[in-house]
Amino acid sequence: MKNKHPHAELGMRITPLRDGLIELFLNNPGIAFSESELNDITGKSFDRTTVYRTIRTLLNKVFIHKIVCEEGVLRYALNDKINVLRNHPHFQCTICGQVKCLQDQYIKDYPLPKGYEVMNVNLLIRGVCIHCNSDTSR
Amino acid sequence: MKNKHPHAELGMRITPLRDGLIELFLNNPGIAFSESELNDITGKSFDRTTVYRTIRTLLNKVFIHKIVCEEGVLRYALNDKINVLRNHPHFQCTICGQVKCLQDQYIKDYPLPKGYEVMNVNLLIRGVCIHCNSDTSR
DNA sequence: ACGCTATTTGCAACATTGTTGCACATATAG
DNA sequence: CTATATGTGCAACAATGTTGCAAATAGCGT
Repeated sequence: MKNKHPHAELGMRITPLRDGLIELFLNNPGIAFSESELNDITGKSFDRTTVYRTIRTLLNKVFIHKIVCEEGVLRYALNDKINVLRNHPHFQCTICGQVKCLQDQYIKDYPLPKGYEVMNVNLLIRGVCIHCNSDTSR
Repeated sequence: MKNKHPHAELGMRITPLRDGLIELFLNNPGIAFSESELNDITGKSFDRTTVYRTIRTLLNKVFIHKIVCEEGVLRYALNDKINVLRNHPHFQCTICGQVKCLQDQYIKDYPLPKGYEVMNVNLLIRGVCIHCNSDTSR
């Protein structure tokens, strides 16, 4: 049985935007994009609503994960299939703004007061990335 | 030399809203409030702009610190004078929404790729708090 | 106790992020 | 190729946060 479409296994209709975003995430593993960044990259040729809904669909399919960034912008990055269930920290450069998954690490446990229960953890490390650090023109 | 006002040492004019918010933060150490929560608590008797500007002033005075919460809402909590410089994790209950400082803990170090530099870290643990865990009526 | 002035406030307008309802368009099963 | 379940675009909306400017006021010196 041959796949009709390279992404058919995701179990949803493949439309131009979905195809474009899936390709983008696959080509940029470990890089997180916000809705407005995705919108820019796709040449603003799709309605913002559709981008948001596509993001939600890809989240529901566990194809991407959500990162809460500084100043309350949400970003999304490809899931590492090996470690989908394991939370990893994220790094955001305060100069260029890029957000990366630190996929080779896991978020350590923090003891909670008695009676408290953990469900999920969001760890954002902010600083300067290697590109901005070595860019003397800035 | 006697203080003219209990909060005069912060080095700013004390106005009704500032006084109210300072009292609120002092009376609720380790609890984080968003602008809309602060606005509700003060009976919505102040302009939102003024609340935002007061928050900014208190941040600049290093009297409170900022927490980036789920879905991109910013919250603010009193600084622990002993550990102002040390980052601590925060806990948010997914049921009642309350955000607490885990001030008895510190955020562990995470090794970054070569050339990367840390400036600050935001760790939000989400789960169920003791009150919501033991509230069987929910 | 009072006036002066730098600081604060309230208002209006705006930007950005994100959501929902509904009519129209289209991907894909048969 | 067609039918229809699914997806898209548009319009409207909600929430959060910012800026500019004129009016109000905290708190200084007198």
